[in-house]
Amino acid sequence: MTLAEKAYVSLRKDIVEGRFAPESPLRLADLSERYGMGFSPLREALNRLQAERLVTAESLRGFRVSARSPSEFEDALQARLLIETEALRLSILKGDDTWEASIVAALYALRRQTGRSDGDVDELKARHHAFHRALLAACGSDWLLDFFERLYAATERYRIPALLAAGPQKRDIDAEHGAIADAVLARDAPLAERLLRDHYLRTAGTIRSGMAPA
Amino acid sequence: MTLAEKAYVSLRKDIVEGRFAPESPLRLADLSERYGMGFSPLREALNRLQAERLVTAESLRGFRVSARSPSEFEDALQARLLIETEALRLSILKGDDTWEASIVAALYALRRQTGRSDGDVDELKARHHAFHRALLAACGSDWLLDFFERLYAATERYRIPALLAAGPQKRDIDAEHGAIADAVLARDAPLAERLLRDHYLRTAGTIRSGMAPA
DNA sequence: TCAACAAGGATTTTCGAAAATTCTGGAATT
DNA sequence: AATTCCAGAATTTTCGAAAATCCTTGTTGA
Repeated sequence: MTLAEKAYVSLRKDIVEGRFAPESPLRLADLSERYGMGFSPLREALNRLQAERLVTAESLRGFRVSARSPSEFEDALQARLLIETEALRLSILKGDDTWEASIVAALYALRRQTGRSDGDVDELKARHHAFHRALLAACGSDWLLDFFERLYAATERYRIPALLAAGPQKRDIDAEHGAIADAVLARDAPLAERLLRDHYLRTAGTIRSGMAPA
Repeated sequence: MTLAEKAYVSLRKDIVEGRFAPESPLRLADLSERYGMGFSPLREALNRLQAERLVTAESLRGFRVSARSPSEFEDALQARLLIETEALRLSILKGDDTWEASIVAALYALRRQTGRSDGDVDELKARHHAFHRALLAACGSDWLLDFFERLYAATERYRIPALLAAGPQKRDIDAEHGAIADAVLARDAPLAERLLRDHYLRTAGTIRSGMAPA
């Protein structure tokens, strides 16, 4: 892996997980020290992230972490619902039993992690992401999967700080995931779409209550 | 405008318009000579284009123009229909009369250009793009507009060579655009969506017949 | 007091060369 | 004849410094 790729992965993770405040400038000298590399690989990573809308750039004024706002969150949420319900519908239509097996596996792995008290949050997030990706993986559209990844990263920036602010959950998230998986495995597309939509809308509610009002 | 931005604009245009063959390597020495700049701004542009899926990159093996294939075209087409019908629906729901005026203006400008025999193809393409963007501009979703731009560029790569191969058009494209604009201005969302969809499916038919079979 | 300006420092952007890796073609070996 | 190996060339990747631009701060002049 080249340094530019490492820079991309690290920066993306640090931005999505909120280790840089939104709108804070990303100065090359600072990043160079933080990640231990020169300007060139960092600039390449920042350009990629700019195309993904995680950072913004202004000519001769460098890069910033892109802003967060309630309206941008609502936008990303609506786009996600559009993309994911369609991708899920297509997956249910086209997926084979290997795909079904991968959902069962992803759900199992996710539940093992939520049930654990030692709480490796990184691992939990990775498995949560993997489960949702597995649902859509058979949709057959690279574009939809690409958009899914973009929007997942964009909304993850809101989810993490909001969950910390919102305190203990009343939801049984394992049960929600299980219900979605059941509907998918039963090839009941309308039900699966409705459950997925509700799942996201419920999360969105939690996020809204953890965010400053618009 | 910085050199990196110029490089991005030029490279994107040259790729979309097919001046580089798909899958051909984009060697830095060649690009440096072609565009008259050093490696740094070119690499930054290539990284942005990689995030947009117009070029592919492989570690230590540089960049290539991304491949074209019938299946990728069908994928992009379906994604476009999903994104654009939804964005159009939202635009009709939310647009004000300034938005209506911008559609009238864009349609007028487009027709002036199609009626011209001196045929500045670049200008025609720009106005065609501007018209389709104007239709969606009031949707209120930055994400949908972003996806629209991506998919427009992706499908434009197929449209241009196919039109040259397909020979003279039997369609009255001005009339199709006019009908879409009329439905939009009448705020008839279902009709506008149907007309837009038909418009793209007809273009897709032309493109398919100009492409080698899958 | 205030606006315009300028000098100096900070920062981004770009270049040219060095380092690292891949590719190519031919010699050596089986 | 086919395969492996290696040296040299080609190419990508990275660095460090130079160039260009922006920002700050203090000064001047009205």
